[in-house]
Amino acid sequence: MSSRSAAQAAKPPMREALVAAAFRLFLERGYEQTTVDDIVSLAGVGRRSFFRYFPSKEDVVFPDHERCLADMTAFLAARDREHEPVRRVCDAARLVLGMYAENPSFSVQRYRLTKQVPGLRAYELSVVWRYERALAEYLRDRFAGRPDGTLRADVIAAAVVAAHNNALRSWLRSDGLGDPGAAVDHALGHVQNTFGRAAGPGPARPPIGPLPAADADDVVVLVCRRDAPLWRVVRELEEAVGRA
Amino acid sequence: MSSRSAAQAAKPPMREALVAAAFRLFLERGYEQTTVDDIVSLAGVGRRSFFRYFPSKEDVVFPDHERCLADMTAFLAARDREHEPVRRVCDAARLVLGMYAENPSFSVQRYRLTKQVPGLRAYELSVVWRYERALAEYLRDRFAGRPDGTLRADVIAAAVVAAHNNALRSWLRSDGLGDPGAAVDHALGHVQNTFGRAAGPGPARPPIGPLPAADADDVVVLVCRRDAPLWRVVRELEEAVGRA
DNA sequence: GAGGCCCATGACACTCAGTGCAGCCCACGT
DNA sequence: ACGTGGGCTGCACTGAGTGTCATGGGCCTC
Repeated sequence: MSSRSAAQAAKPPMREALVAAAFRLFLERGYEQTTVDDIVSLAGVGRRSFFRYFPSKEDVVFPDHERCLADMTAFLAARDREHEPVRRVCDAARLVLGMYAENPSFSVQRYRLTKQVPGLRAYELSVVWRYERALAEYLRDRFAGRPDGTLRADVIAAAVVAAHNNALRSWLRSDGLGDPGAAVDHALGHVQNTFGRAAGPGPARPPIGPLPAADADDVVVLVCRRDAPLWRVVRELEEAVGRA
Repeated sequence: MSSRSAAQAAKPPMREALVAAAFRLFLERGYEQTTVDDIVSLAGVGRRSFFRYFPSKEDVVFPDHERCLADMTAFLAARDREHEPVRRVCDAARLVLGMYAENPSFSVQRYRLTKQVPGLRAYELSVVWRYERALAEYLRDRFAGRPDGTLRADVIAAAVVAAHNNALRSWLRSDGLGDPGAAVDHALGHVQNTFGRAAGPGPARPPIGPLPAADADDVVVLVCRRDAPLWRVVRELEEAVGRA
């Protein structure tokens, strides 16, 4: 870390100044009504310097995603064979949440911007896509050799990202109040229950839980403990068979 | 259909001419090396007309996605309560495959373009995102009221899209030879097995697939159709009880 | 301390995507 | 024949993004 921080430490204040100026104007008049010239004249720097720090106007809205993506890549590259792959990509996704949670008000402002500016939404998609690819590549490695390994990797990566974003967005919609961690844990737990520790192509199963409705020609096997209350058994059967 | 085709029938040949000219140049010199002026001068039309038919230069690469998205929305809006939701979104995804399969060589050429031009990749992501949103909105409706309904909807939509794209891309990488249908069916079958027909928060179960092993003192209830083949019933029992 | 070097910045000019506007032409109906 | 409306064109303009060169200040070396 020290070498990296030494290499790119001493963050140029100009970068922060540009971000600050940009967001002031974006919130005042909107993203598309603000030109790069407006930003640089408010920040008191030359127009060329803007594009030195941000390859495009959109990039100024996501100033920290590049770093976060690098962090995630590093996290996944440090191969910790101890944990289960699905668990590990869920942990990687939590890194992104951490970045958002570091700066709740900034994240909420950015969320409102991206929600209503199509160009920014498209840009955000490409960022999210890179996270998803990082997770999928990791899983592809871990699943190498298994049947349908890359398919499983892609699907799980997409599910993790979708679950993460679902929780993140609902937190952002609530103006960043409270702790987003619990909601994300819940959402990712869902994914882990669905995909976790499954070695073969078969999905996981609830401990006893409610069974799905059955088609007329299904074979349904209901397994429960001998001391299960009878009403429970009946309800399970109703659930499974009744509502076809 | 007749009203729609009457409304926008008589496809202007200019649109096709622009697409053809654009792709000729894109394949010759590359996307970024081709300006809109190049395209319109090759097509022999005015520059302004290009932007009448395509809101942006990227749009000419995906000339039929708008129609396909409308088809998918219509397909999902025609509420067919007969089929299971997951099954239905999988069928909706197959509509997209159908569009790609209509024109294999065109699809392959486009795939090669989008693979290497970041701007086109970003555009494609925003298109795919709209498909995914359509699926997710449909599932949110169907899951309304259930616990974690929107979470499940988002995750399943993402999984369906990821599986579809996984199969589609491998078909495109093989130069569009053979039938992509089987691979997509296989990939979507995976998703259906994972998520299909699960009502509660618990993970899914295969349509018939392997049930968990039962403890010695479990009660096992077996429900099957009168005409279910015996070997099938026996196998289910073995699966459920045998491997404790 | 003087000269020289490196690098960050700034100023300018240029390309190209995308838009608004005004005119034009052709096909159609009266 | 004459107006009219819609599709097409050319033109001018904005704004993002890039290449290039000059400047100027900090730092190292002699």
